[in-house]
Amino acid sequence: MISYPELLEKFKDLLKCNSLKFTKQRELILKFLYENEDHYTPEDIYMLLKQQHPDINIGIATVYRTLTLLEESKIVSSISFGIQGKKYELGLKKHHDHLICTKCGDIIEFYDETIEKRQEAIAEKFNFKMTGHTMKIEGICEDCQEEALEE
Amino acid sequence: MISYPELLEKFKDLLKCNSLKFTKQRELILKFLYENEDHYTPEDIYMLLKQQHPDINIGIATVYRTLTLLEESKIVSSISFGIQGKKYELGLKKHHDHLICTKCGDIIEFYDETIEKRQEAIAEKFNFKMTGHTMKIEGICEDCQEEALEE
DNA sequence: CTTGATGCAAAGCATTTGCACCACA
DNA sequence: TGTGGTGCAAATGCTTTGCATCAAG
Repeated sequence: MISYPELLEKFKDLLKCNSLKFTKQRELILKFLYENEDHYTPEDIYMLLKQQHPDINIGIATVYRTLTLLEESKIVSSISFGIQGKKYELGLKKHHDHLICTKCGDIIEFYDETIEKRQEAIAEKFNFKMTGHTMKIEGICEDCQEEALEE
Repeated sequence: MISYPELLEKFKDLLKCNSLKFTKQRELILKFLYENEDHYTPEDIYMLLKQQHPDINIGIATVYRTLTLLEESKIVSSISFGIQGKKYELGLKKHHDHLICTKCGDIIEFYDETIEKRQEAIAEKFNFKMTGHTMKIEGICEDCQEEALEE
C-alpha cells in the first residue's frame, strides 16, 4: 500500500500537470479518505471534516468538486447504493467488489479471481471494450440475522 | 415466458390481496413494460404513455408510485446508472446482468452461470443472507468503437 | 357509499453552478 | 499579481408528498 506522503506527492504532481492549485481543502479531503478506509457520502465527509477541523473553513460544494476531481484522477472511486446515495472510498487498492447489508448498511469488500476472469470473457464475447465493472451483493449480514432471531 | 393475460391476472390478484385498486393507469404502465422489453426511466414511460394514449390522463407521480409498487411486488426490476438515472424493466425473466455502453447508453443483457454460482459461494462465505445481486460491466460497445475509428 | 388512486403543484433532497472574494503559485 | 479555488446561496433535476377530487369496489 502506498504511504501517505507518496500519495500526497502523486496528487500534487497531478495538480501541477493540469495547472491546478494545491489547497488546504483538497489536502484535507485526500487525507481524510487515506486515514479512514471506509465508504463515505460527500455529506459524511463534509460533516466529519468540519467537526475535526473547526479552524478550517470548508463548503459542501468544495467536497463535491474535490471528490469529482479525485475520481476522475482515479485516486478515489465511488459506488452508488439505492437509498444510501453515492459513497466514496480511496481507490488505490486492488479492484474489489462489495457485499452490502440492506439492514445496517455495512459494507464488506471482497475480491474473486473467478468472477474477474468471467467478466473479461463476457466483455470480449460481446466485443465490448471494458472500462469498468461493479458487482454488488445485497443481503443481510451475520450480525443483523442474529438480531432478527433475538426479537 | 408468461403471457400478458396471465401477468395481468397475477397483478390483479396482488392488488386484491392488498386491498389496492386496479386502475387504467396501473394497467397501462404494466402493459407498456410488457410490450416494450427494454430499460426505461420513469420519465421515458411517462412521455411515451402520454404520446400513445392522448385520451388517458396520467401524471408523472402516478408513474413513480406504480413503478415503486411493481418493483416491491417483484414484477419489475430496476438498475441505476451514473448520469442516466434509474431505469426499469419487466422483472419476470430469469435473473441477468448488464453490459452498458458509456458512450451511447445501449444495454446488453447477459447471464453467466459461473458468476451466479460464485456469488452464492461468496455470500455464504461471509454468512450473508443474499437477497439480491447486480453486476454491471461498463465499456464501449462494438458500434461505438467502430465510430471512434472512423473519426 | 367508502376507501384508495389520481393529477397537480408544492416540497424535498442531493448535487451543481454563478459569482464575488480569497489564496496559491 | 494573475489565475484558479472557495464559500455561499441560488438554481437545478429528479423524486416524493399533501390535498382536493375522482373512480374502483
